Amino acid sequence: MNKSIKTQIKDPELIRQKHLQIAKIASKLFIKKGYANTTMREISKATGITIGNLYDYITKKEDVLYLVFDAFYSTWTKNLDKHGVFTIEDPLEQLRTALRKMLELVHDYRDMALLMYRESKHLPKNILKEILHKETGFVECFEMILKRGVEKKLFHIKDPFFAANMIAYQIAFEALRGWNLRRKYTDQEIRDNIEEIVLKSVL
Amino acid sequence: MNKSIKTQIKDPELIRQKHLQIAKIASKLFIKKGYANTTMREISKATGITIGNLYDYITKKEDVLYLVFDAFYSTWTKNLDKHGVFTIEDPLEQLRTALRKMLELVHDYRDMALLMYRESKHLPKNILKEILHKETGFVECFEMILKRGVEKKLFHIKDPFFAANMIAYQIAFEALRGWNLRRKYTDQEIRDNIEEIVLKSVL
Amino acid sequence: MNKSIKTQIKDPELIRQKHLQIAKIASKLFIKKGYANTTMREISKATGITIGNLYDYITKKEDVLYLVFDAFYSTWTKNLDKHGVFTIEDPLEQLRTALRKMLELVHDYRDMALLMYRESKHLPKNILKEILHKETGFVECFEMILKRGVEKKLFHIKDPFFAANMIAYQIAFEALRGWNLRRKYTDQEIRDNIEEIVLKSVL
Amino acid sequence: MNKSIKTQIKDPELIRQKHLQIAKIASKLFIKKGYANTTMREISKATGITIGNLYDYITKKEDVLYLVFDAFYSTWTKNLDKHGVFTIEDPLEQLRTALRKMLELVHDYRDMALLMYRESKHLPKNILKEILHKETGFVECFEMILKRGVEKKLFHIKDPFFAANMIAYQIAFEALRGWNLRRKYTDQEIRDNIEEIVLKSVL
DNA sequence: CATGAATGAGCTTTCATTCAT
DNA sequence: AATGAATGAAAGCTCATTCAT
Repeated sequence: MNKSIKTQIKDPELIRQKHLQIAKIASKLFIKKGYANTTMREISKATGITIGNLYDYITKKEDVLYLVFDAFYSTWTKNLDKHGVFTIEDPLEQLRTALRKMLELVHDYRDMALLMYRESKHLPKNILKEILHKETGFVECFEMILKRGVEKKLFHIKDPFFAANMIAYQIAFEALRGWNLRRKYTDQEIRDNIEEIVLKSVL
Repeated sequence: MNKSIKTQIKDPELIRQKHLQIAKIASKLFIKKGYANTTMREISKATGITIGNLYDYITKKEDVLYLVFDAFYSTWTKNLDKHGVFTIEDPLEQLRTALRKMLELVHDYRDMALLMYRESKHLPKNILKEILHKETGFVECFEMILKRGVEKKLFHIKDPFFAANMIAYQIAFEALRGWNLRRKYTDQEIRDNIEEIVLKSVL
Repeated sequence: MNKSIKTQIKDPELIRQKHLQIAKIASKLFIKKGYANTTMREISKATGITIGNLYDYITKKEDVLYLVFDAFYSTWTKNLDKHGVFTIEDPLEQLRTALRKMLELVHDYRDMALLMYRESKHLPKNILKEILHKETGFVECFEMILKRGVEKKLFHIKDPFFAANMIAYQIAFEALRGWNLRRKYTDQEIRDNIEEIVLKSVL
Repeated sequence: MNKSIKTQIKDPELIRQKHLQIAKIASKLFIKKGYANTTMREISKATGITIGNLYDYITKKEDVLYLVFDAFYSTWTKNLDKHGVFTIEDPLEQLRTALRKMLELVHDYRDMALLMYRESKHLPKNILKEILHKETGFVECFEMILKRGVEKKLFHIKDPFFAANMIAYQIAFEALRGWNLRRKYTDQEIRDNIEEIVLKSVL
């Protein structure tokens, strides 16, 4: 259950379930048509939840966008945790593994990543901050890996924080600029290239 | 005068002037409120052009977005040409100069750059292609510089085309992710850092 | 309920009722001001249905015109059926009865008849065909009567189909040209005259 | 020059010429798209008269409709006069000739005839009366022929005025109801049929 | 007389949101 | 909790008409 959203419903489990259902379906609609061009009626029809009932689980349309973003981050985070990135000793190997995993994730969720870049302005400031804060987690993860590599004199970078931010950004390359690459490269080639460029920039 | 847009007005100079005026003002509104949340009435009021007259210069709302994008590219291109990047002999020096100039430009127009990332989906496919094509020009510019550097054995990169795309992307870093950096770094520091990372990745 | 019109409303009975309500009120407005000069706001105000709710029962303004025409034909047809024209044995008596009944109906609904002549061009082609098809029914009815009369050597006409069309047209005389007669004749005189002329033309 | 319309222009010959030009072109547009859906801009473009100048020759859009109707009546009247209907001695022959001529005219101008039925409501009452008055002339013409035929005991009709009105109406049959006949009959057959029916009804 | 840019009221239509049942 | 009819502000856009040049 998401406490940021006021509901008319009491049963927390029901809220959790419906929120997830709404998020899943709405994200598809938003990706396809954009946030502004998706109507509440469409979300109602696609979820099978009547419009009035829909508004028992949310307060405003932007709540749906928040639900979508939130659900995405949960999936994303869960996916990352599944892999034992944090147990790898060698920083280079650790970075390489983290990179590969993230690139795969970005590839799988490239539409969602693009959606977040495009539609995040529709969220109110405080909610947006909450979302961005979650994102900071990934950057910190890379920052830690980089710092360890610097300490062990494996990586040669001046500013691990800045570099981590840049790496997080580069990882999203495919999602944001893939349209200019996909006619020349396979998806795997794109990811290999990014991996190589990033690794080179830290060694 | 922009020939992509059908007009009720006959005087080409008047069209050119009003199109520019509309683009300048509308871009501010779009940056502030987003394309979908800016109304034609607001554009009318802000430009001082009555709503009916406004529609003498455009056909649909999306034409305004196109005008904004188009005007931005003109400014951008004009700014680039002013500097003799193409006459520099040494590839490294050339790349460094091009980078610096571009980073400054992105900084000056970071809101516009962000706008283009966010709102380009509102343009019809054929217009979007026209815009993206213009963008390809910058990438090619970097590709050429890289190729010369590779030939002279100054740069060590496997794929100049891919690298050029990545560099163009990295240049936009500040516009898209600056919010996470600006509380720790000055604008100049951000640009210096990017410059350093990019240069390192080609040497 | 009219299945030709797409609706946001689910309750068929409600649709039927509101469609009828809209048709009744809108026909008055259309007769008074014409289709093009009647606004949806006026229809909304006159029916007491808020504009948004109005659009839950229709899709476009032309749907209202269709509703008007459709409701008119239902009334018209119902009125015709009520009278046992089809059970009369003698063709002359049958024709006379049919004529009188139709002339009375045209008189009662002369404004609507005129409206249909004037505004049918606002309907899309396929809907117009549907309307015209219904009209063909009346002509066929007269054609059958004439054919029986010809077989029994009571009527002397060369072409029953053509004659039936002409009779159907003559019946509408009062609606379309009554303005030139009503200052000289009573309504009853007009109808008697038409009846006489038509009967004479078949004998 | 038409004195019913106020103009900014002094030269009467110029007014006459432009009015004719406007009427000719506008009638085509009105026939094609209807009065309400034809814009002043379209009339301006089609005539080659700039919009401002157009309004020097008329005051309101409905003036154009009046010009169209007026020009049509002039043509119509002129066409009728050309034929020596009034010099024929035998009433039956006279009626037959008049009928044939009128049916041909209606055929040639069936679109205009339909236009007048459909769009005359857009004229203000007093102008409409003026138009209708002109029409009365034709009816009177038939009334006279009928009266002479009745006097000579050639025609057997009770009410020449009413009959004349009905005949005038029947003549317009093709224009108003031709769509239901033209797939079965040639234009000539339609006219022959009408002629026969009308003649039969007076003998 | 001619030009065409400018005006702005008013049109149809959409859609987030509410609320009686 | 669920239903879906109802609300009405507001959007994009049109077009008859005016008026400065």
